[in-house]
Amino acid sequence: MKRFCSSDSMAALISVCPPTEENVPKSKQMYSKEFQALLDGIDDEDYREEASQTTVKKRRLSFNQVKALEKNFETENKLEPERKSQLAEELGLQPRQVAIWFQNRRARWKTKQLEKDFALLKANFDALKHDYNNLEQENRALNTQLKDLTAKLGKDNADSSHSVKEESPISETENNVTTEESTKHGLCYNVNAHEQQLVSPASSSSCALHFTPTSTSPQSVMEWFQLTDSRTVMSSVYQTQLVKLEEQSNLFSAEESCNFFSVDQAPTLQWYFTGQ
DNA sequence: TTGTGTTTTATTGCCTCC
DNA sequence: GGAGGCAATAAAACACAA
Repeated sequence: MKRFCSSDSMAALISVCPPTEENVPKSKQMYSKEFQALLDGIDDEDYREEASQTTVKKRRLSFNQVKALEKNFETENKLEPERKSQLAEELGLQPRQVAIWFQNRRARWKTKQLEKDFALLKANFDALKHDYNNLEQENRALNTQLKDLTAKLGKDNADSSHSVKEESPISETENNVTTEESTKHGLCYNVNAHEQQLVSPASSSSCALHFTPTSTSPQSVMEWFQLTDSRTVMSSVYQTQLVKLEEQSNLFSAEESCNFFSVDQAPTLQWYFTGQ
């Protein structure tokens, strides 16, 4: 266990209170007397009892000590026992003080790292949200446009007196996939674009979902669109972008990742938006 | 000078590893 | 079971506005 007797604490105190000018605060040079008392009575039973009653002042490490510790922390943020003792000797500190300093330093580093990660994550999330809003707006505009066009088409069909049997503009031999659902609605979903993407990822930028209604009746078109809920489409676009972001932005490097994105659970950041 | 917030040093309790 | 790490916390030191 890591329990330290009073003599350990006293020794630690002495180590941070060497009788040098460096360690004496400029404004408060009031420790020399007290420090001398500690030196004089370090092994004295009476003093020990007194020291336990009096408040022992905590001292900050000197500028040079901190500088040296920082330098060591840069090269290795965890110390081997030998290195710890060596460093303690070099700096006139107790090994335990060095250990504590490194422990606290690691904690500070972790906090900073979390702040950095959060800021980065937030910036990327904001950008993504902005993109999402734009896409949603675009989607709404396209839906409105579609409604107008289908309404117009319905009107045209009603006006035409001669009824011609409708034919599918694209035959089955054109490598289409006809699902049970789409067939029911007289529609055919063209997956050519998806196949192209699988073969040639470079062409993904020009890839788009093409739907090819086997019936051009406005009702069928509208039904098909009702089947593909716009939110589902948007969510898939959103997820694709999220994956791309992770791949491209170098946001989560192996060393610095905080595992915000786990395989099991996607981040929601709901906690962040509840406050907005 | 003093009240208050922040930083730094140190302790405690728990956990993991050997 | 001891050593060492970490999280939480205490307390001293420090900074700074009023």
